[in-house]
Amino acid sequence: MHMALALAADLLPAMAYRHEPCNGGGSASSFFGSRPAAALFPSSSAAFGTGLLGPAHLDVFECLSSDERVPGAAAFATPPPLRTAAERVAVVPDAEGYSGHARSVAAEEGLRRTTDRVAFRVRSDEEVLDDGYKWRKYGKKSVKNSPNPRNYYRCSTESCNVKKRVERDKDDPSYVVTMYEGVHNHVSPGTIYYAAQDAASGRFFVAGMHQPLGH
DNA sequence: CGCTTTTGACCTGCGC
DNA sequence: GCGCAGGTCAAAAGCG
Repeated sequence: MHMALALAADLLPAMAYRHEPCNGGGSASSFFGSRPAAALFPSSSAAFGTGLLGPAHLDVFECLSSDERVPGAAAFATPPPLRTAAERVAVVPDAEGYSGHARSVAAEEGLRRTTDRVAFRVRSDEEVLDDGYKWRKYGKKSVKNSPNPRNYYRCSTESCNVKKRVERDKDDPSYVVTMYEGVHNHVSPGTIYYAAQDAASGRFFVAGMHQPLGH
């Protein structure tokens, strides 16, 4: 797969596992701005520098954390926990699209949520991005108002309840829309590999990413 | 043989 | 109450 995609997809699950709250949301720049990508993923800084992971390729629609409360930040910085499914529909990217309107409406209504969710989209030819974790597909559903089916994945690790939904953007099929829900309660296999490899080369990083591709 | 994918059925919540 | 849509289950098939 494309290296840039692997790098981009790595960022969010890694943050989820590290329980890193992210401020704002709504754009890739604001998302990465909360914590420089190069700081989290030293080896990926080159990719960012060349624009491979720029906003044109990666859009973060939502950056949610149940324990994040940052007054004055962007619309989704201080999302109160959702109480009903209907409330979730208002702010969670779905068949109605990932419009800023939906986000602003949710913000105006002061909706609350209870789970860690991150939604973003990446321009990709491939449906499933390699994010370092092992996923098992458990469902597929056609979505109203969208020609593209939505795929449901669950983390293969026992006792880990993290899920993700993947679908192609109905407006631009060249984009893959991914939503992560939940927090991994384990380290990704790729993270372990990455740390070990860098330690061997004299550089050690606590947070890492998937196994570097051999080509 | 074990794990993953597929896919139709089922469940649940919401709007009318 | 009913229909619709989204999400999940689970059995069968596929694959390495």
